[in-house]
Amino acid sequence: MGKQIDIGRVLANLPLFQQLRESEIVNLAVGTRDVWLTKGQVLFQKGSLLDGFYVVVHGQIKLAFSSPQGQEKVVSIVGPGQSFGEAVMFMERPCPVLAQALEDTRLLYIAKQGIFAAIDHDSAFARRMLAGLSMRLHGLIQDVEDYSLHSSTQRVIGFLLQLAGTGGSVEFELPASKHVIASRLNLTPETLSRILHNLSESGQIAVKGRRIAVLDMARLRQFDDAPRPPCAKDG
Amino acid sequence: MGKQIDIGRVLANLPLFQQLRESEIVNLAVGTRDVWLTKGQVLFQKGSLLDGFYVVVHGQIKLAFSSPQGQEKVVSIVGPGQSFGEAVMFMERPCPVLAQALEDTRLLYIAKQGIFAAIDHDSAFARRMLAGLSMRLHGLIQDVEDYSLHSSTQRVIGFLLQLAGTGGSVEFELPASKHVIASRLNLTPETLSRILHNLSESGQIAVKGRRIAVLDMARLRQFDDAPRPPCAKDG
DNA sequence: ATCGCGCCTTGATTTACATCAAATTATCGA
DNA sequence: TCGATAATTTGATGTAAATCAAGGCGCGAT
Repeated sequence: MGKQIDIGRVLANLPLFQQLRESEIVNLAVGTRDVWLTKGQVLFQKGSLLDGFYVVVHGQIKLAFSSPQGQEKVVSIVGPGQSFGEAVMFMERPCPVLAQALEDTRLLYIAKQGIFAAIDHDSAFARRMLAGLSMRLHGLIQDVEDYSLHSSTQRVIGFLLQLAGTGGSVEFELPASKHVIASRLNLTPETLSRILHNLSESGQIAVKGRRIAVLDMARLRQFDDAPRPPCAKDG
Repeated sequence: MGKQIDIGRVLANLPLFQQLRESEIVNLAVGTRDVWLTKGQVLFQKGSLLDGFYVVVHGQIKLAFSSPQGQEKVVSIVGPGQSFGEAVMFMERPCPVLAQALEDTRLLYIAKQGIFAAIDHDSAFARRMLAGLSMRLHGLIQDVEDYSLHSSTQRVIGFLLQLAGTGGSVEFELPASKHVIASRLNLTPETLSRILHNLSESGQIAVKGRRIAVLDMARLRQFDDAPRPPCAKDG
């Protein structure tokens, strides 16, 4: 199946690696393993140590907290071209989350050694790595802001707008089951269902299963579920 | 006042820079500025671009979201020896938070250029920078876990244990006003007050103004505010 | 001292969201 | 196509924490 050749090609196409020299890519490829998971399979548990990081080729991985009582909270849904585990690799500490395949998934596991070599030989690569981690950090800060400052409806709207934005189109498919999406947004499935229902009723969106159409991006962006306080009182 | 000399010395003592060569330190010092803030002064607003990052020499800075409606949520309280702004610097995007002095504070502002030079010349430094950002990321993940999986009492306990732990002692002082602490923990001041009262009543801690004594670390760690479900019912 | 003013506490009430409990609707293998 | 199982919706009820509204108290200035 020519997997070896594939690995080099896939690596070279990742944004992070695009500017590396051929020799560097070969170096990385040596320490890279191909990983296939079936839907539901656990890649690693909370507490694992990682000697490298992962890139999704196709499929989908969820990263989630899992408490002993069985409650679970999805932190991130990782799709094709995206990576995860870098921070744990650099920190050399136990991983705080669980990684599990949401569907049949192919990953590349890239060993630390090749990455460190690339950092040593190419400081521009080091900078890209730093910028990458910084973006990740920014995303988490955004999440913290959402959780602590926005209502559940506002979080859902933000999420929908993000999906609509990246696709360019105003119609798109939810990237996972509503149960998973709800957890990602810190909601129960029941609450998510009710919110989508409300938005639908008030003519903001149209929902059909996992397919969602945003009818008016601008209006949705302004939508505010809180009762508007009067600007000034007479009297 | 010999500030120039001071700067090099302070830089050289930061964990991040400890292993840099003398020449590198000099290089950093050239692009470093001494910043003095009075209590309440705003260092930068949300949306700012940073061409470097900050290290606290003495005093305290709070990083917080600020919504137009004036609500504010403290993300982080940064003390002596700690740094902030690296991620924004590497990302080259607007800063998502506001930075404001909680007390009279002295900072060093370290220009991007010197950092980039250090990264170019010393890949071990680049790695330390990567590890540093990774730790920061880990901390945020921890916060997200706390906000979404733990009750307000559990968040307070976690915070107290962290303070008690770092100090070695079981008695310590809150690092800021209760108002700020409450915001950091995603609570209202009222709720924080009630929780401290409860913990105090149930003999877990003693509170006197900002001074708190943890009476039994182990017991506090196990303390759980949720009513314990019976393991089995007699039938 | 004692006045004034933030900081903190305390109590009463509200509310957004979770939880519990069915009913309904997809999905998929045989 | 059918039946089973999981996903989603819908309704009724519960609750943790916020909000609203007064007090008390510590502390620095006079």
